[in-house]
Amino acid sequence: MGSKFLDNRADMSRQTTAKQSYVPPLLDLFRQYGYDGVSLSKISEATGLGRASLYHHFPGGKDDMVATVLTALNQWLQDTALDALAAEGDALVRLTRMGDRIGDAYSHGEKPCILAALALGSAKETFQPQVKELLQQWIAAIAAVLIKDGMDEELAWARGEAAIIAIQGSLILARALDDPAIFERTMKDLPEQLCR
Amino acid sequence: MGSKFLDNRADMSRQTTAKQSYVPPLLDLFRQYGYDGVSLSKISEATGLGRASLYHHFPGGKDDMVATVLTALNQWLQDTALDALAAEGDALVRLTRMGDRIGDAYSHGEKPCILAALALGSAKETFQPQVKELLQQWIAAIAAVLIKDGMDEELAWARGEAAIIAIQGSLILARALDDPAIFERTMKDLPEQLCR
DNA sequence: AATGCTGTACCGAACGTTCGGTATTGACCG
DNA sequence: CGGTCAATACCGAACGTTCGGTACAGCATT
Repeated sequence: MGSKFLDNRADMSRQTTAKQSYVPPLLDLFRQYGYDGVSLSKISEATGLGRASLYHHFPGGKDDMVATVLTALNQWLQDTALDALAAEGDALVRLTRMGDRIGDAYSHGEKPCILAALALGSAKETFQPQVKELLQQWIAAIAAVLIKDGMDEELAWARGEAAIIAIQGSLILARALDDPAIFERTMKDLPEQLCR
Repeated sequence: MGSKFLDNRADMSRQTTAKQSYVPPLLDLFRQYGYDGVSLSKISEATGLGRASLYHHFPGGKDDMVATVLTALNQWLQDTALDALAAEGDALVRLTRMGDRIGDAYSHGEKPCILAALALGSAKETFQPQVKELLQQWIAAIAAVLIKDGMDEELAWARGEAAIIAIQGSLILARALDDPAIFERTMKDLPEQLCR
């Protein structure tokens, strides 16, 4: 009884690290095919796990997998994207640094955003809370940088939204036209557009 | 034999009008659920036709339905959205008029874009050519208005792309945050942003 | 011996699609 | 005008496949 917390912590850490190793292929699947387009067969093939093993690691099925991916994505946002905004340098430098990491995450315009993918189909209502909070944190972090740089608060929030709009929109257009340069160009110009 | 052409014309017009009447519910389904998220049962329910009857009007199955929707959408783009750019008035007036019609088509930010929905999942490769051409025509029409207004050609094209990026991006963000005002605000400011 | 993990086999349900057949229509002809 | 006939519109039932999910037995590690 007294060791229950320790045991749980040990189990959890082992389980979570195991789970974490399946996040990259899961993320790739859900962002490219959307929730409804991903079948357990595809997941089994991508992860190398049989159906039974999938339900061992993710007892909640597909929903459990998506939730795990979103949790990991939230972690990545804090540790990598928003972390780039916290370090030293003026606003332009910080935003550029974030832009570089964002560009990597989207394979420079070749891979869609899972947040957009999950806004479609039967997944919309299920995962909207997590998606919403993630985007709001993102916007707030960008706005904070601009406000610290002396920008009017209201304008800074609008610019934060504009940043996400530019990222999401250019991602869609780049993929629809099969021209990743559209995304790259948008990302390159983004910091200046925001600080202007 | 001599009357064959007349008969065909009569048949064709009847068939196409029948097909056309099913376009609105089909468009609504595919834009909200994406290609993989739409099942024939949903289509049957939305159109009021039995599963088997669907194959009478769309022998090619789901792909046939999407292709029909895209053809109708192309028609709408020419007759309604781009037509708003051709009438009289300066660039700002023309773009505002187009923005109004676009806003209506997306239910003022409540409904997603089928072009973005079809860029995901198994539909991506199948329909990319039609989606690509549609978007290119759209961009070209916007750029043409700006060029006619005296804008540098290269800049005008970039602004045309920026317009689509703003529309698509704000649509995604508005739906993800469940706040259609984001889309409305973006659309209201768009004409000025483009002409600036 | 017990636990974590996996492969195999399997389930009912839903999938997209096809087939056979029945109303309904509309053009043609007596 | 009434009757004939082929084309069209539609549907119920079933096809084989795949879906998400489960039960269970065996393997490995401890």
